[in-house]
Amino acid sequence: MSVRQIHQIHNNINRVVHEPVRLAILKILSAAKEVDFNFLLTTLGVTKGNLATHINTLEAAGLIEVKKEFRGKIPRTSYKITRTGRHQFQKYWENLKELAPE
Amino acid sequence: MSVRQIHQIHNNINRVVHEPVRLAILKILSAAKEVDFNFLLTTLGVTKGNLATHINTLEAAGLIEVKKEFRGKIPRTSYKITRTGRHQFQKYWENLKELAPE
DNA sequence: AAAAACCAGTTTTTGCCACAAACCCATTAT
DNA sequence: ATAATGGGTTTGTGGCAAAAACTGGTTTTT
Repeated sequence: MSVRQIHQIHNNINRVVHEPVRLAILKILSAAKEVDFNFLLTTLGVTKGNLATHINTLEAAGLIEVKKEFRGKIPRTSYKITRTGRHQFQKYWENLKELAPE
Repeated sequence: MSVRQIHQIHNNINRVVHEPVRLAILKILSAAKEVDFNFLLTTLGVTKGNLATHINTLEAAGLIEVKKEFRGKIPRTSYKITRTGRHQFQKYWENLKELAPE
């Protein structure tokens, strides 16, 4: 890769995906078929408020899907990666790799 | 990799390296032996102020080395990656890869 | 000679956003 | 009755990326 193309590359990095906590969420969702709030909470070790905002960001960008249902009387929210999310996640890595060390 | 270890991983991402513009700088410096301010400026397509602050961040973290000299009467500043910088850059990627899609 | 433009930055300002803490409201367990 | 759980929202703060303005000199233009 020519050094002259780096300009385009660092501008092509999707900032929604680039955030470490959101990267971790996408990684988890790309492997599991469906996870719930609590699982993400304990797995990631972040606060609830923090997790909720990251989830909102990912949903607003169309990268994940939120499903809310009741199990008896207890609410249960689970998350799935969307097809777009999978593609974006892949594309993000392809772009990022251009910035890897030689 | 077990999903249970993601907690550690997203916390191990070096935020100084993780910024896209700084990633691009490190990429350039890992390939070239020495570059100057203007080269980075035009290659990256950022503003001068922005570039200067990223450079300061990288220098403060010990990842790059700044050399100031005069070429005749014109000041010239050039940058090199340090040994630490090279190691950190490598290590950053090893950590990050744990968050790559399957 | 004066003005305009260039070089190589530094300083200041602005605005977003990650993160944490506190709050909320219902349910269930003790 | 009170504590704990589930799934959040609201609010507050600090840090940082990005741009604009400024600096101090040099070269070019008129």
